[in-house]
Amino acid sequence: MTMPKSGPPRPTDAELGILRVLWQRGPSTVREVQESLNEARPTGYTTVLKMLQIMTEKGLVRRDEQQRAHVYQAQFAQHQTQRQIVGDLLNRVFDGSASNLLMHALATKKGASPEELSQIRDILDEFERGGR
Amino acid sequence: MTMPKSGPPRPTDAELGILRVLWQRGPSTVREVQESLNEARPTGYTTVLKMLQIMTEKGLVRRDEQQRAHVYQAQFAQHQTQRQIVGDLLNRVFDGSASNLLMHALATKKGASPEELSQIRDILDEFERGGR
DNA sequence: ACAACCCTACGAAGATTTTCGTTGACACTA
DNA sequence: TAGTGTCAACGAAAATCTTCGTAGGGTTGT
Repeated sequence: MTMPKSGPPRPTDAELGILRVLWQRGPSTVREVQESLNEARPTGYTTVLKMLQIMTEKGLVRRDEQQRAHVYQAQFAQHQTQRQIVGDLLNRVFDGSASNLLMHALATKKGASPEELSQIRDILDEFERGGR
Repeated sequence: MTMPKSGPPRPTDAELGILRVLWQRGPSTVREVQESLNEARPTGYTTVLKMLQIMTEKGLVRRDEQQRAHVYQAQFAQHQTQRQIVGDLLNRVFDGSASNLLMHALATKKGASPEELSQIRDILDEFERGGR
């Protein structure tokens, strides 16, 4: 009998921005993350540093202190976090209805490509077949 | 030439809880919202009142002050807000890929019913047909 | 009129999130 | 070794979110 374990916290907006950089670049220094974020919106160096320190405490990233410039990487793969976030949203906003979720997702993309639609069908087929 | 108009802000967690009550009950007094919320988790009366006052300022709800007990209603229909939230998520978390979003949504629901799956297919059919 | 009750408004505390200035350590170079 | 630059750590301010105590005014019943 063990405690259910609460799992990692839902990343905040700023945290998600940093995670996206780490997922894209792989393990990175503060400087590298800051320069990447800075392209999209002006972001100070110590701001990013502080965020990464907090995210380390929260367990959202891991830190390698071997080098003087510490190297950070996301603790969880992108797909894991995506699943967690969408699962949370499904419950809080869509009462667990995936079809409802999809409907609204498509509604925001008026020009959804035929490729995307058939891709969705493939996902359904596979899901129906193998469970999994 | 008009400004693009930033639109309503994304509701916070607590705000969403209140909106869900308003969507379900229709126009309601503070007392009614509070009693409804209180069933799920203990929530003080003035807490709900304050939230509704703030949400009025933000434009998330409208207030009818005709009666002594003001009556609040959601400013936007549930589906509008759902669309807004999922559109935001699509951009911030899934790079605009609806298929990716759906895949993760289904993954969190291992026991998705056949009904739900066929419902999703219907949505795809309709979307493919009418554009729209 | 008085008490008991319900309502809004206001302010503020507490919690969380986001930003950044300052400091001291380390490294490289002239 | 003095000067210049980069780094982590820390603290704290600023912004936002959440909760609630208190005050003041209406309403109802006795």
